Amino acid sequence: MLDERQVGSLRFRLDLSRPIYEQILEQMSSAIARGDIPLGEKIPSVREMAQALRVTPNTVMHAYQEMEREGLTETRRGQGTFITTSQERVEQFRTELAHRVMEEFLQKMKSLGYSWEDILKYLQAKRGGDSDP
Amino acid sequence: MLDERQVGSLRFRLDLSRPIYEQILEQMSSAIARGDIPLGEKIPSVREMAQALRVTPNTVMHAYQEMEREGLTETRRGQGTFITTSQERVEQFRTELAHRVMEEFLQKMKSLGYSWEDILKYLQAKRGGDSDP
DNA sequence: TTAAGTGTATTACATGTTATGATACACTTA
DNA sequence: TAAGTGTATCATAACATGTAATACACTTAA
Repeated sequence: MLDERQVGSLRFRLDLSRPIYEQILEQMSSAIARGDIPLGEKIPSVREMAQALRVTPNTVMHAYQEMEREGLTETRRGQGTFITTSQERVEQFRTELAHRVMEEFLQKMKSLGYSWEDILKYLQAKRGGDSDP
Repeated sequence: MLDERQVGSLRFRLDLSRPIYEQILEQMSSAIARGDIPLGEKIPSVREMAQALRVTPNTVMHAYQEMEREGLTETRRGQGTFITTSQERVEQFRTELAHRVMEEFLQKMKSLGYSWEDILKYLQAKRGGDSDP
């Protein structure tokens, strides 16, 4: 249950500071959102994933069920769990999540007394030292 | 324990989704960071705050102790809890926190596949519709 | 000296979330 | 039929959080 575990083409970084199912959910959702997993692709079964991550199947199922609730996956009893084939849904999810992240960020900065000017200045200054993939 | 409670000049918004002591800590820390509470000021006693927020003194003390660990307050046994008189410490705290918030934000956006261009574009577009305090 | 108001510590208890482990059932495919 | 799927349930444990009550040490002011 330490740092990194590889499952197929997916790499997971798990720690004990937060719920495991939440970390699985986030990291798989992000992978789907940024297009790292092809649409319609079958993902590892609950048991397989559980064994690879050294967790209980229940924990993996918890994450899988959340993904299905989000419309990111389709589960077929007896067959497995598959990434949705709806490109539109994935893009919508990505946009909504980005929007939420953005709002949360701005709210926190404003609560610390930073203005729009400050935030943009800070970001552009920071960009100078970083790479731009 | 619902939404808003006023304590002196401070306004608190508490909900049950997250630890109460954490919300008290965050909201007081932000108030200090943005200069809403004068340096050296005495803040409400543990019991007073507990009564006002309808929480147990233990919960308030938990938050107060965290603030002292951060160097934001000084507690004097028998007298009360006071905001630090060190302007430098407050500014340092504000900067460090902003830096952490910024890094977390960028990491999340990058994990969703957004580039620097995207992020800056998104922010500047959003700024158009908002006010700039 | 006394009383009231501080921060602090301890103990016990209740609750909810998280995770595990085991088992069982329903469905699909080969 | 057998193996591999998702799914459900139950018991258990661990942990964080919050409440409640009590006690102690210190400071200040009456």
